[in-house]
Amino acid sequence: MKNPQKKCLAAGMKRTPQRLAVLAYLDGNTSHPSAEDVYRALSKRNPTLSFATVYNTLNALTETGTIGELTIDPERRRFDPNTMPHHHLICIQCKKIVDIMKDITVELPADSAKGFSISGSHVEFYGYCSRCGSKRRPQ
Amino acid sequence: MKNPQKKCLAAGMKRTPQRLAVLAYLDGNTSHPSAEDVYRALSKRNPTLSFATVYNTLNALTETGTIGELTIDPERRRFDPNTMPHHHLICIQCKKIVDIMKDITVELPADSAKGFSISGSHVEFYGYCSRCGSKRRPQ
DNA sequence: TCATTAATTTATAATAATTCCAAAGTACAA
DNA sequence: TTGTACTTTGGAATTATTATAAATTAATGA
Repeated sequence: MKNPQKKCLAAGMKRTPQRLAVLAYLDGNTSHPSAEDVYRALSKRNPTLSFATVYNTLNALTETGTIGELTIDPERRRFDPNTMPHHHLICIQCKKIVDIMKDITVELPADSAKGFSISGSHVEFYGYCSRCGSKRRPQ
Repeated sequence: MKNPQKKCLAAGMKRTPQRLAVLAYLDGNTSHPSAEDVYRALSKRNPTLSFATVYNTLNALTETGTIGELTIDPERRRFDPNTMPHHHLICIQCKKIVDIMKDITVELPADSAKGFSISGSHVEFYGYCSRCGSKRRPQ
């Protein structure tokens, strides 16, 4: 697991305090934060940090494949430092997104490919997380 | 397959020409249109139709479960009249989304549920559609 | 170490998707 | 046929994101 400094260099980007802060915040983070989440977390210690810089950095990191982008939340983009292919659990109620790092076999049914050449797949499981499930009215 | 009139009533909504037009446009439509797609298609014949009405209608239909909403496109919401659970093929290049109506078995790996009670799943296959695939440089 | 330069940051304006609002219009139950 | 609650409408408001242009800074090499 590369550190922020190396990730920045590997992505062909200059190492700036802002970028290193974003990378440090994302490192090992499994909360799938939005740009605003990142901004809010960092602007405490870095009061001059600009929203635009957060977006610039997240976009640059996404384009170079250093981090991933999720399209699970219809409201906003979310980012994921975990670039290993993996799957997700999504709580229907609180919208929490949890990683599934295990491999899942998904067979594309014969004659469903419609001419596509498939390079990957992503599974989303929907349901209630333990917290929301136990709050619901029984049955 | 219910007609627009019945769908409107079943959703507990008054039957207005605008709503019936939206439902008629969506009926059997597999293009996963955005609100703007719907608006553009209908405003030709219905020049006074308002964007707000399209959103109102799509939101109401979504909330009552009469239609579905996709979170596949990071730019905008897309709607799907097909409420049967199904999966999707997505072209990495042209972003085309194609339905897979066949059943796919996806096993949630043991000890990955993290306390969730799963109620459904959705598989996205990524790759190049036939058109985009054949345009790419060979190899 | 220092100067040069191209990349980066920043604040702000601009854009795009979606929602809100209040007034005018309409479906439908009685 | 009418009353009323629900809808539609256009425009303003909001939210997420991108563009802009001036000021700053990281990296390079002398």
